[in-house]
Amino acid sequence: MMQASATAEREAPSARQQAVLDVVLGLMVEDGEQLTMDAVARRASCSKETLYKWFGDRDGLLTATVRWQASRVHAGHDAAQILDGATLRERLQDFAVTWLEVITGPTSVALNRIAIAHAGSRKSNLGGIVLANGRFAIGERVKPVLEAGRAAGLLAFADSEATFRTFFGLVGRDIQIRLLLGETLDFDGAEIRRDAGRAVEQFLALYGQAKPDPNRHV
Amino acid sequence: MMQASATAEREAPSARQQAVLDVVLGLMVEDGEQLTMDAVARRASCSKETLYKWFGDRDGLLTATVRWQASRVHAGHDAAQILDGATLRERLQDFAVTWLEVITGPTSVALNRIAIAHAGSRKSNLGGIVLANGRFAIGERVKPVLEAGRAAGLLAFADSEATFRTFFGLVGRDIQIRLLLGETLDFDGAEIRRDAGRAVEQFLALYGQAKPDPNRHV
DNA sequence: CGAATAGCGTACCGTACCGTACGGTACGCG
DNA sequence: CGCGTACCGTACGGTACGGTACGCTATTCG
Repeated sequence: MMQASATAEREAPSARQQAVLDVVLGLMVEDGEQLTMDAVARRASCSKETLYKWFGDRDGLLTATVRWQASRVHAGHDAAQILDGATLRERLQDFAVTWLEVITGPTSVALNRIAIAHAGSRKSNLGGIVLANGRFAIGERVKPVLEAGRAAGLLAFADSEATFRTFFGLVGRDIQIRLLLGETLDFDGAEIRRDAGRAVEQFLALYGQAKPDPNRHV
Repeated sequence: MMQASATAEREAPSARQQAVLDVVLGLMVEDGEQLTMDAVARRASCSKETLYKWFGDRDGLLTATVRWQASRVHAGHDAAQILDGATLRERLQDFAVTWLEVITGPTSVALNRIAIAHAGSRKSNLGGIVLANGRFAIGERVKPVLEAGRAAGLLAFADSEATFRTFFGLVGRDIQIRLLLGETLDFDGAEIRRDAGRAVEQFLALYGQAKPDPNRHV
């Protein structure tokens, strides 16, 4: 009872606990159906009693897993420097590629499926956590770049939130919903880069002010 | 055993069966968790045995429900006439409004949640049905309009599928994923129309050739 | 009118799974 | 050495739910 649940206390999970959470992620990816406490305990070589001691209940385990995965994605939050047209395009391209790589990954698909299924009922919003660490986290990282671009006279827009949402739509299009609904689109890195490039060009066509490089492959 | 399952045979459901399917939809919207065969039978005032006779099993009932809802959405498939700029814009606006109204509706959200949760396992792809009647159905209706616009010299693009996907992204942006993950965005008709208008303007800015009416409310 | 059929209500079965209890083991510490 | 702690493995209780069986009623049809 000292250690209590890593979920409620929001402490960082221990190495052993992280191993358990990775097992949960693995089971999610394999087959979301067989994600049972017995299966987790068996695969993780730990007892169910320990699972309940650490995570409280099934929802606690799922929540901890979502947080754990989210904590991995948060990478560099590099400060906004002075932008010229080329670096702005490059930064946007990076965001688009990263985002597409994330949402097309099997872990993201499985995690979003679980969270969406859970969002139907009330208790313990996994959906909120996924949104906060996915859609909104990327938004908070992109908007400063957009604003720096505006400050440098490269972009013209009024509402950075609305502008980011357009960028989001141009990048993601129908990909996420199709994957979530079970279609098996396979993207290699090349296709993702091509897709991201198209989205960035279209975004700059809508919001760009100067055009330092008029190559259009739309 | 004469009548057999309305699902397997793909016959149109009888009026009584439609009432049952509407009950299922209602339960889905209310709370996806309590969607149990007992609850359906109780709410629909029919026996579970009848449910199993009509629909085979739980998946059959869900599949029939998805089909039933899909059959309602398929509205006018009006043939493409000659387009001028104003009617092209109007047609696109109509599609955007309709699509946004559908995906923001509680029925669509609940149905997509069920289908996505189901897509995790293999058996009985509700996801495929939802995709076919949602994303792909709207695509097959929009693409002829785009091609008619191109034939009239109003639009310029090479791949109508890719072009539609951009339109899809500009209209939907992050709305569907946020709703599926449990965020409560409430749209009134005015906001939907404004959103659709912005999407259409942006789409025409990317793909339009002539601009007969340069009012920009972006 | 009598038989058959469709369908309602309900009781029931089997199973899957969450959550708990309990015995056994390894390890640190006084 | 002996005690407490942490944990594994497993067995068990409780329950919810999918699916089936059966009795009863109403309607239809010969």
